[in-house]
Amino acid sequence: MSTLPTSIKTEEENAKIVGLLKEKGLSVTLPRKLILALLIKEHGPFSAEDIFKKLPKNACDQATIYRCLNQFIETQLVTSAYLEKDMAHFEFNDPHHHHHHIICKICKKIDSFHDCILDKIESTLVKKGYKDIQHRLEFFGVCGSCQKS
Amino acid sequence: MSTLPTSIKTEEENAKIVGLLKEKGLSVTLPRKLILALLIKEHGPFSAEDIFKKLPKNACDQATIYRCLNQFIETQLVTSAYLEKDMAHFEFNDPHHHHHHIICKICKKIDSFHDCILDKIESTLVKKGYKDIQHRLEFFGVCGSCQKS
DNA sequence: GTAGCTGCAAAACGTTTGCATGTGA
DNA sequence: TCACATGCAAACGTTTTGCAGCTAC
Repeated sequence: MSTLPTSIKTEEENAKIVGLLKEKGLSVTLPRKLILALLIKEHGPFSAEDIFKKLPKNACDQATIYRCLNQFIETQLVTSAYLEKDMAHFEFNDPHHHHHHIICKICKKIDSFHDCILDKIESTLVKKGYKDIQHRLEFFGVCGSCQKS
Repeated sequence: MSTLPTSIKTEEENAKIVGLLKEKGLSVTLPRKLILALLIKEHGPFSAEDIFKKLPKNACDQATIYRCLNQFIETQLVTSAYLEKDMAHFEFNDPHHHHHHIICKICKKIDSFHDCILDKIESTLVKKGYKDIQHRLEFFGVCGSCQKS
């Protein structure tokens, strides 16, 4: 259908994105659809600038990207992490693919892994009285190829 | 001894701090001693601004604080974390008191806990070829008192 | 003596905000 | 229609940097 932006290819994909936005009570606008579609399809982590560059030219303003991302974080559609100093990275929060990152201290290449044995700690925190608990776990190291150089 | 700054009270403490700096190959200057002494004694996590305010008036410049902290991070004397958006928090890296944080999403109160069951994950990463591995683990939740209000 | 640290001021950076306009429901 | 989202530009707060002078070793 011609009203679909080029980066949303199928009606099925479009319906999924619209559904996610409505589910969270967010109104459906083109910038939101484009940003969410990108995060679902390419699955970062991406900085706000990465997202801006990956979207079609003039698709939307940087300020809009930040505003949308903040809403997506509030509604838990996306997660953020500080992998490099002073710059957030964003990722679609897919509950079926919970994972964590390891970033090479030298080349900054980001890898991910799915081990997650933090349930024990979470239950300790529940006993302490905390509710609505989330965590962020990042590893830093020097990758194999950087050790050679 | 009169050459000691007021916030470093004993020769013993002074010797410890000088020892840590020399061990890491950093030259011993007054700003570095004051910052490190503060981080050891008060044990944060503190933002750069917190540190600036806690030091004696005109003890050192903000730029110097950032420069020192970055060197302390490189030499692993301190660790940093992004607990609130866009602002780093710093802490003395005491290997005998490895711990993690939980911050309340509402009042921002920071609590800490000592469970650390991440050795399994680290060994997975070692098998993948990574060296010099560190991790950062933070929890976010709503604390007991914020649930009431 | 010299490498490297400091203070100061200015800049850089990612991010947020105010306001007028435009769009979704 | 009307609340809300957007683009633009300007501001914000944290962090970094250039440079001249100073300090540790």
